Amino acid sequence: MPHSHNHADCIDDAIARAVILCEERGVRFTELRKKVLGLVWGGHEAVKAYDLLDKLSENSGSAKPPTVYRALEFLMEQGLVHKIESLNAYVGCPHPEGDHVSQFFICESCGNVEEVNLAELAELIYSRAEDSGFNVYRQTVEIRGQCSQCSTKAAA
Amino acid sequence: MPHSHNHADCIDDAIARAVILCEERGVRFTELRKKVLGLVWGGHEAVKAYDLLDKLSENSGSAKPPTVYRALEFLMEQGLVHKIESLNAYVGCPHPEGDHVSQFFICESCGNVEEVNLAELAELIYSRAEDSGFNVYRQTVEIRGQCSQCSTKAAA
DNA sequence: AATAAATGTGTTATATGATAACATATAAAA
DNA sequence: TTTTATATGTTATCATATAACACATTTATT
Repeated sequence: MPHSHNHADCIDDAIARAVILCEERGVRFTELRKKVLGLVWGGHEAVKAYDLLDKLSENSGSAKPPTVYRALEFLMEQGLVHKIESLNAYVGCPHPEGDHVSQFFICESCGNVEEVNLAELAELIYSRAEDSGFNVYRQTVEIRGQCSQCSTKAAA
Repeated sequence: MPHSHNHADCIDDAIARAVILCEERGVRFTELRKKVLGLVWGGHEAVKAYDLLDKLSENSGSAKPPTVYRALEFLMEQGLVHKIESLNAYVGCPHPEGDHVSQFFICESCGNVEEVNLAELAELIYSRAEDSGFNVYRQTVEIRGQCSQCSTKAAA
């Protein structure tokens, strides 16, 4: 959703859901983790760890790498954040409840990252893997290109 | 193919094809590039840039990072090598002739990387992208798990 | 063949991404 | 309230990758 929208709502929503989810799971959603999740949700683009670090430092003195990496590790374990491998960057998960296999559409013009969950695609991978006896632990599917908004803009 | 095979043949074959291909394309397959391609083909595992660097240095004094990164850049441009994003590592392409969309099965036990070309999967991605007006430039599909050989071994 | 232009390689320095190891603080359990 | 576990701070370092400039080699032009 690169569309115009009140993004503050996205952040608030993501945090609110994370609070509930962590409580349900009995894991600690500390202030630091909350802050980092908020920063990851600063937009719908993937965010670099060191950019998070800079933003953290703006408020609270000078944060060091492990601070942000540990927070990201936690957030990823909880499925609240995904890593985009081809960008070395991190993006908030819009539906962190429960396991799911995701794919990412990454616009190289606006940087927007859209997470989708194409069960059909995941299943195709599983079935092809099974054909050759390969046991799938996880899939990384990252699709680079230009989103429709940017294509439209470029054409105009 | 993690099977037992005469791997020297794999290397020789990869180099021979690269020679032809580069000649056809009028690009220069220099000694350095040839050596790096050979090293990437040292096995069917993905190889780290700095490991290539170490191996290069064994022979020819001490090579520096740009040496290997530039060679890799060339090899990737020519489709002779692919980067595995989720490993920050590089693997030889078994069929560098012409464009193709690849997927990679990566065994976390033996490190083997198998490149496959599932047209069906690529098409599914294209068609889903098209549905939302997303223009695909390229796909990164990396499947992590355990290959059949390693599963069998583990069960024994 | 001699020169110019383009391309490739060597080298230094530095940017960027991530983790190990140990100290300290805070929260949860006993 | 002591113990134990978990989280954070801090220093140092490792791992991955590129920028910038010098030099060498190859290819094209005269």
